[in-house]
Amino acid sequence: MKKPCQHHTHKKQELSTLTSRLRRESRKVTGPRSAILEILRHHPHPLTNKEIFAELPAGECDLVTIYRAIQLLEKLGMVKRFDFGDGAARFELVAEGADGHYHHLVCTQCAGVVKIEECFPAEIERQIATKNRFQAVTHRLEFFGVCPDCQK
Amino acid sequence: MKKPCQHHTHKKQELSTLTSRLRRESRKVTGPRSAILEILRHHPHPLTNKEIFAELPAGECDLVTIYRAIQLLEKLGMVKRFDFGDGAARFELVAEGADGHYHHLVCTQCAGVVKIEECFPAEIERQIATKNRFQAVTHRLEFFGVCPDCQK
DNA sequence: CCACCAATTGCAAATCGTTTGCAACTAAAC
DNA sequence: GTTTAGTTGCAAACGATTTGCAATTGGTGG
Repeated sequence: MKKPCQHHTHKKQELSTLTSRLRRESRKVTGPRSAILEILRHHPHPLTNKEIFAELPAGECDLVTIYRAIQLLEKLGMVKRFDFGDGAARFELVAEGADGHYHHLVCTQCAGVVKIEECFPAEIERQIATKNRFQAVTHRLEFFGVCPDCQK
Repeated sequence: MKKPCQHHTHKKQELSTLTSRLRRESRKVTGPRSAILEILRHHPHPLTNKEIFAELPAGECDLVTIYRAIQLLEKLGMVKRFDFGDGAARFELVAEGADGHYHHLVCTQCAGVVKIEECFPAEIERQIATKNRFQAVTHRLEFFGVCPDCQK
């Protein structure tokens, strides 16, 4: 008996919401950018730039343009970067209002990804910060394992 | 009043202990390898290959040799890889008998590193594994913040 | 509707970390 | 010593990401 959506609030943002965010920052809403946002909107998984490129209709834009667009979106906080340790950065649209803080469980065989709600206990993190007199402490946490399909 | 060593057991392994491990695997104990092991022995921090290279007496060996040596040491479980998300892998000698599982608190300003004892609660990890029917679940966890010296 | 300008794009080339091919070299065993 | 599998240096290949630059374009003001 699985709940329909056990993850975070996942309502897809309107494309217009996203583009207006761009305009507000006096950035242009161009063909490549809308296309990239559309891809991200429809993929609730972290994607590499190359994967986004592959999803794009052939010749829509250059790979470099994607790197630049993603870079911009990340700077504006519209996209969050994830690192699964395989040498390629992955990006995911940040849900409206959310801080984009959550983690993943990645299959080491097929690279499948499940979003994880659990997070490192905030209190312990606070203790770590205090004990070491560090400020603005955050963490990067990802889980790895073998998914059901890859276990046979 | 700081305890002398608040980290894990940190007794330096003898170089001979390390080299014999190599011989046991029918690998050769060469100049470059001993030199690299010496560097690692004296640096209880994760080092990039390039940093190891810089520590080495000039011309001791090629950077490529370090990559290869580290690769071997990692395969033998003598060295553990860490990823601070800055594009360069870091390596640290695994304490004898230890599984090398611990984390770091990294300063985002100066890249200073503190070893962290706390770990993600094993029980919750088990729950995550069970709930998603994943096997052999582990995690990668690092903390980031601003160290005391960089706070002014 | 048009002109204007900063923002954007494509393409080629540069960077950076890491890996690989290969011929010359050497530690360790006999 | 001789032998040989394991190593090394050097050059080149690689994959991800960035940068320079000239050509293009979205959006604003008129």
